This record gives sequence, C-alpha cells and structure tokens, in this order.
Amino acid sequence: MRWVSLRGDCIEGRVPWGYRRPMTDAETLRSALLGWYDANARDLPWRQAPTPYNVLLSEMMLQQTRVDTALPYFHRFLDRWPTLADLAGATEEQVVEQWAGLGYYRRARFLHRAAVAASDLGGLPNTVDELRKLPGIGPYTAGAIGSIAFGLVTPLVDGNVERVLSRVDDRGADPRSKDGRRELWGRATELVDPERPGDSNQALMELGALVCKPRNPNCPSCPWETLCTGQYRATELPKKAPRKKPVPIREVAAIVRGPGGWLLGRRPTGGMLAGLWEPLRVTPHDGEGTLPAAERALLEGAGLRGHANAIVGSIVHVFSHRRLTLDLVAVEATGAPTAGTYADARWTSPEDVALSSLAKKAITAADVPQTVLSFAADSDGH
DNA sequence: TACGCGTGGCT
DNA sequence: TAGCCAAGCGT
Repeated sequence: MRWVSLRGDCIEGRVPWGYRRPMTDAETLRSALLGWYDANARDLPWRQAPTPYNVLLSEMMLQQTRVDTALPYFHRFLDRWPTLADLAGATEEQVVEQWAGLGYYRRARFLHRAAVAASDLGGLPNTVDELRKLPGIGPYTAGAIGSIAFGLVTPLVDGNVERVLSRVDDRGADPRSKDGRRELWGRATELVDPERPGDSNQALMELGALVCKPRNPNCPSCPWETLCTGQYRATELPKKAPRKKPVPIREVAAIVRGPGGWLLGRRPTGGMLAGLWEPLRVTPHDGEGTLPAAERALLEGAGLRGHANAIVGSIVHVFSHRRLTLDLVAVEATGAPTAGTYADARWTSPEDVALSSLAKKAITAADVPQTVLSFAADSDGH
C-alpha cells in the first residue's frame, strides 16, 4: 500500500496515524481552479459568445477531436449557417459535405438532426434531460451545453476530467468502469461552482488540456500542485484498459479518369465514411489478383466494365480500428455509372464533392505523375 | 459491456 | 517509428 504525505511525496508500507492526506475538499479545489482559469483560459471563439447554438456546434465538433482541428470547421459552419434555424434548413448532405475531413461523420448527421429537432422546439431545450433526448447528445455534451450555454449547475466528465480527477484524488479505478464512472461523476458534481458552472466545468477541461496532460503533466505550474494526491504517479493515471490495435486490412481502389474527371462513388449511409466520396474500392477475394479486384470495384461500385492497367501506388491509412493498406490501380473505362455498392457514382472533379481524408490521400497519391515519382525516389533514396 | 466509428499531432 | 491520445455517442 502506498500513502501520500502532506508534502506530496510517497511512502511505502506502514503509515503513522493521520499521515495520509485526506482528499482535498471541493471548495478549496474550486476556488484555486477558477482563479487559474481566469488567468489562463484560452481565448476560444465559442467562449466569446457561448450561445446555445455556438456551444452545440463546438461541443459536437470537439467530441474526440482537438481544439485546433475543430477551429476552422467551427468558423466555416458559422459563416455558412449563422443560426440554429439556418443549420436546420440545410440538407443533411450539405452538412456532411461541410464536415468532410473532420472524422466521425455520424456526428454531422446527428448535429443536423439535433438542429432540426431543436428548431422545431423553438430553440435548444434548457434542461439536461431534454438535451439528452437529442441525437448525438450524450451525458457529456448535455452537461456541457447545460452548464456553458444555460448556466445549469450540472457536471460533466470528459477525457480531461477523467484524467484530472483521477490524479488529484489518486483514483485507481478505470474511469470507464461502472464504479469509476459513478465516482468521477460524483466528484465532478462537487466541483461545479454554483455561481459559475460553465466556467468551472471548462476550467476542469482546460486544466487537463494545458497542464494535466496525459504524457507530460506540468505539475509545477498547476493550481492544484499542493492539493494533488496522485501527483507521485500522475502519468500512470487514469488506469485505463489498453486499447486494441487497429486490425490490418487490405483493399484495392480503382483509379479511373476520363474527360468528365475522376470516377468517384458516394458511400452509403451507415458504416464508415458514410456519405463521403472516394475512388471505388473493394476487398480482394482470396486468391484474387489486384488488377481483377480493381475491375470488380468498378463493376460492383458503378456498374461499369473496364480494363485495369497497372498498380500506380499504395497508401496506408489508419482509422481508429482499422489499418488499411489501399492499392491504387489505374483502370480505363467509359460510360454512365450507376449506383451499386455505392449510393451514387459519377464522373466529377474531386474539388466538387465531399472527400474523406482517405480519399484525398488516395487521389493525391494517384495524381502524381510517374516522372515525379521516380524523381522523388531518386532524391529521397540518394 | 464492448465495440464501431476518423483524424492528426505528439513523442 | 509506431503507438498513444483527444471536449463521446449509440448500439
């Protein structure tokens, strides 16, 4: 058993009575945290005007996504759809297109559906229970919108809060376990400042993002430095189940270009990269060659027969759960595409449709002239 | 409960 | 480098 002394150092074995520092009381933590937040909070656009719509937009984008990544999307969405009603009036396809590149595309459809539902109600609801009923809004996001946009005295727990609270209280429970969740939400509830619930919630997350980072926590600059009982093993907390490695898979894409542009397909709703455009691709059957697979991608994806010429490249793209090696095959074909395994297929310019990052990577790799490829190989490989 | 679901930056 | 991780949600 390990104990934490009043000075923050760690002691093994038998411990004098009263030596273990008790869990720091919530009021002490709260005031130290809010003071730190007032001096160190980043100037983020959704903080300048935390309207329900701005908070909805930012929180949906920030799910499992870094602030820097979401920022340009936030501005683009606001430029195009300045109000909740504007977003509700858009088509789902427009919203997915505007979301292209941000990942976890289900969020785009949820956001749109939530905007439609909220718009029908006359605006976003101002209770956590009602917010929870909207698509894509779970316990965290409901707490965030409730506290930040509506000033509700309600907690939230995200990845930052899991880490910060696990460390400050030296909690060994897996934050995703039933017990871990209950403990963290309970502690987070204590820490919500009744006067400034939105700020205190954001302060907790801001501390995790700027100071109490996963790898290199900056304990000396932390407002809780003398209050934190888990500091001695900060980088070991929180205890999380190890995540699974992405499963390696291989696929073949048909790179088809003609007078009308590239032949691209729009992926069906549901599943990965739903609604986004890409070069047609398939998983090769056992024993099936790369070139025949590319011809099958063309046939099954767009109903066209074509001739596969050569492998023109190969890319690796890592998703959260898949490691995809995609062989790119130049295929000659003409004719009018029809929907097959893809929801739609057409000759088009890549600039005119919503592309996933995978699709952009594939198109960029396939678009490099052979001469440039060999030149790059020469200069790279000495 | 555990899994499916993207992407990009950091070490 | 390859792995780790981020303001999660729905099923």
